Amino acid sequence: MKLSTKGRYAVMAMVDLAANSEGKPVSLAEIAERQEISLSYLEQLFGKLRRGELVKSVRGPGGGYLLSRSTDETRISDIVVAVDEPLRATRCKTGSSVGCRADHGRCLTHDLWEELGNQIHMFLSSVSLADVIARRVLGRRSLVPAETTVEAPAETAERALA
Amino acid sequence: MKLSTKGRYAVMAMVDLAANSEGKPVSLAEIAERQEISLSYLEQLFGKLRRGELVKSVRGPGGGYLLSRSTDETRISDIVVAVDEPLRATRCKTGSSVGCRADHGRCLTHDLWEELGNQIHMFLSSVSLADVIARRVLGRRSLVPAETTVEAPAETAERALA
DNA sequence: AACAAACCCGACCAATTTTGTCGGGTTTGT
DNA sequence: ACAAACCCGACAAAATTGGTCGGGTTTGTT
Repeated sequence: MKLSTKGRYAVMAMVDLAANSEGKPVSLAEIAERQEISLSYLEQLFGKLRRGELVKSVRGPGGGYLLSRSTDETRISDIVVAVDEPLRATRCKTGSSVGCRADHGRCLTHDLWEELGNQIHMFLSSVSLADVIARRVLGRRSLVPAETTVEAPAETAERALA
Repeated sequence: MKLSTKGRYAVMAMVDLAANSEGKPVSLAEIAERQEISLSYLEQLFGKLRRGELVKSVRGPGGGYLLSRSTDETRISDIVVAVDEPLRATRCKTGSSVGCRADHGRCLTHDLWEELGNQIHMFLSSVSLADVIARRVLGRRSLVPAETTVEAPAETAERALA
């Protein structure tokens, strides 16, 4: 689960598309102007989104892009996955925790990054385009249930949000 | 909550330090060799970690670095925050949701990235150096409680982990 | 049929960020 | 005195990002 600015641009564009399409195709030129993203860059992004089957293209005059699925059914994680390359997590090249010599000291952190990736993916899967447009995103509670927070010190809690 | 490879290097180094120090200072040269990170780069990182009061330095021969707090009390988020710059979330420069014209279409996504940052921070706050060393990281459950997953489609669930 | 609006695509490139290197310090145990 | 280690600012190579450019191709309209 890589998360670069490219993924964020793609999400911005998809939110714009979702918010401004009313059954009709939306041209990239419109999105480019509203979101201040260059047309050519958008073309690259929508190429990937189309191949990821998140949008359909309509060619010719009056054409543009349409969502493949409804705003409810289009999750943010799908968008990010479609445009961002997979991500090589740490230095262990295999990606599947094999081949990264666990006891060599190195890669004690492997599990950490893997789990972080899972957490990010879970969060972004839980948010749909409809949620973003309706602003139902902020303040979702509890990434980790309290009882699993094994040894987190309460004393330093105020520093957490600094 | 920015998360670059720099942050990951810092965490690797801190895990190495925590795992190999037995009350005695650990030199950067040792860490550099074990983790295959350049000495000079480590010096930069530990400069920030020291200023963030996560480690103490001991100068002179036999010197090196010590954890300021115990492995239980040192949270991963502290490390990342110490070495990574704050992060400008999208394009809204203020960072505090003011000044990013909410209705202008742009920045509908602002809340999303902000909340994602919160989620990442919460997760990394819930993990201590001790957790990483003891490998108590993988499989922490449920980033978002099921009942708040408002409109996530069950039908596409298998794609989530692809 | 001609035209133009839009998508499509690969190659290239400039700016930025990341990940360092280098060359000098300074402090302190032996 | 010496050397082990930290300390620090300036600089530079490499990778990534965020594009540009120059061509297509498809298709509605006239």
